[in-house]
Amino acid sequence: MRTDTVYKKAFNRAATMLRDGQLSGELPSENELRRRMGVSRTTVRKVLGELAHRELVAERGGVRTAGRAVEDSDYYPDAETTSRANHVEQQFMEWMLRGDTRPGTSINELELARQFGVATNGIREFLIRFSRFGLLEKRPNTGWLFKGFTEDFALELFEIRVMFELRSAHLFSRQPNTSPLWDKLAALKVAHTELLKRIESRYHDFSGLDNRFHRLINEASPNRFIDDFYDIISFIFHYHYQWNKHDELQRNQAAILEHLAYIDALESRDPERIRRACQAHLASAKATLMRSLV
Amino acid sequence: MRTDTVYKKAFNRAATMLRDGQLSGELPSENELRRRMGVSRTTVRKVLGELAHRELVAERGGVRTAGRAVEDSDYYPDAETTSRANHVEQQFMEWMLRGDTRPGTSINELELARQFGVATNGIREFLIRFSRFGLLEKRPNTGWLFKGFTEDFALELFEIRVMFELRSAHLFSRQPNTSPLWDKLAALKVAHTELLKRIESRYHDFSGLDNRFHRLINEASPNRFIDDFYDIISFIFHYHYQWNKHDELQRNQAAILEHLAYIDALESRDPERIRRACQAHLASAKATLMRSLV
DNA sequence: AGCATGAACTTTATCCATAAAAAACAACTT
DNA sequence: AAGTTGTTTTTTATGGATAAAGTTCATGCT
Repeated sequence: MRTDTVYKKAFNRAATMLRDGQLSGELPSENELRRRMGVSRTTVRKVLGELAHRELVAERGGVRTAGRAVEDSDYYPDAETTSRANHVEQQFMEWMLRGDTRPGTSINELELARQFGVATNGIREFLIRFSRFGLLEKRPNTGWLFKGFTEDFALELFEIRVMFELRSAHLFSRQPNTSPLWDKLAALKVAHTELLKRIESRYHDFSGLDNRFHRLINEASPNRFIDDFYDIISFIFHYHYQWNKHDELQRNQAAILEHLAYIDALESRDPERIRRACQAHLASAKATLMRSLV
Repeated sequence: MRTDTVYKKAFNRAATMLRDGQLSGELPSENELRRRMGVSRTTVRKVLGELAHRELVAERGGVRTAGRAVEDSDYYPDAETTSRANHVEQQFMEWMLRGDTRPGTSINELELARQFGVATNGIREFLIRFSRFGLLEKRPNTGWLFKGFTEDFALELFEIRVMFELRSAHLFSRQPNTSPLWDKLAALKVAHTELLKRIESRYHDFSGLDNRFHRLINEASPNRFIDDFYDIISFIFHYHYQWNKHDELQRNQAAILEHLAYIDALESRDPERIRRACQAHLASAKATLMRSLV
């Protein structure tokens, strides 16, 4: 049966909105809520129904207002708000990055399905999706070959990353001075400086900033294949560093400094300086990753 | 139910081997046949069973020999030898490239499933696989957005292709003179010249040659992401030109000449000359594609 | 006419079942 | 011992069913 995670997540969101007083007085129309929560009206109605049932909202003559106070126990547990597909993704990544699965191992849909507690279909869909990351290969009628998160993989990944980023950085710097992206870059620079000041406690926030920065650079000259490739990078890094927290503070601090130098270089419009700053940053990111692979 | 296309294709192959006298005298062992045909022994046995049943092979005391002559009617029809997944691929590509599907249309799994006569599962798997080609986008819980085989797509595709190919060609030329790839290149050069002589009748053979050539260039410095990208190119071109035969002879003839110039440039090891030959060839491939998109 | 709710219909996410194909095991033969 | 063939077990490819979520239609209210 399909999970009702969309509903549960929406319900939790609505509960938070109620608690934070974002829905004071008469509640907005179903359509308005739908827009705010990004789900269908059908789901909104289901949420409203349950909220009314639990007296979190009061319905009097077709008018809805906030009801009793929201309690912690009103929320659905987080585990019930992620779809099966998401569960599979997380479990697989953990299996791959944590476990000691050797490169060259073959992957068995049925076995993973049993291990993760889902139907084989879900496993297969995930593997198909994931195979574009270059870590898997499908052998028809037979199964999947796990190629491993190896040094080779990292080298090949970074070779492309450098090519793409040099290209994008160059094109970024050639934009007219009137481009709004320059302002966005300036804003990001500020964000970096701010984070640097508080790095001791907030070093966790760097990964979001990193993402924004690299995506901004690509924005000046969009190319779907480059964007897709950056998806691979984000994905891999997200999971890899999620389970590999070693030296996180130092790593991130160093990266912020590199970003700042990189931003300055971009602002200088000097091609050679840009090239150097970009390469320096990527070389260090690569070294960090390689070190953690040993 | 799973299709028995693997068996039927294997059967047809075996029939051809029998007809062509590749299996004269006592037939090879099941294991040997398995190796030659690239299927499991289970399938080999099924094929042998049917061959015996139809008296195409004779079994006397555990020894198998060729039986009566193979007739055309012994073959399974081609349509029965392609898996559902393959059917879906072909039908979808036809739907996309032939039909007048506008960019921005949304794709409906159920509708395609009905139209192609398969279960939704198969459609979905295909779409997931295909989405890495940059022509589709999945919107969860909602459906798929068809982005269209547009001019933008072609421009972005070629931007990457040029980057990758310049990189690979450069690295190819830096190989030591002792590398066996130089011999392969020389062999390909001969094949090109041969084909050029017979171009009037054999122009169809170019696409195989084209593939071999570009893959050879990448072989000197393997990178899975570049290989994967080349898969996209092959796939797209394969289907696009399958239904777009306009000027095929001229196109291919011109491309052969470009390849020959390109090969000569590589053999010269002169970086600048290589760059020019490579760019010239890709520019012309791009122009051809763009022209056909109008 | 334009927006709100209610109800009906369609599509997606997910599980389950099963024939075909592969793989593993077993028993023989040379 | 290595290679055969026969048999059993496991896994993949594919169809089908259904609750959840999305979309469209219908009705009513300003």
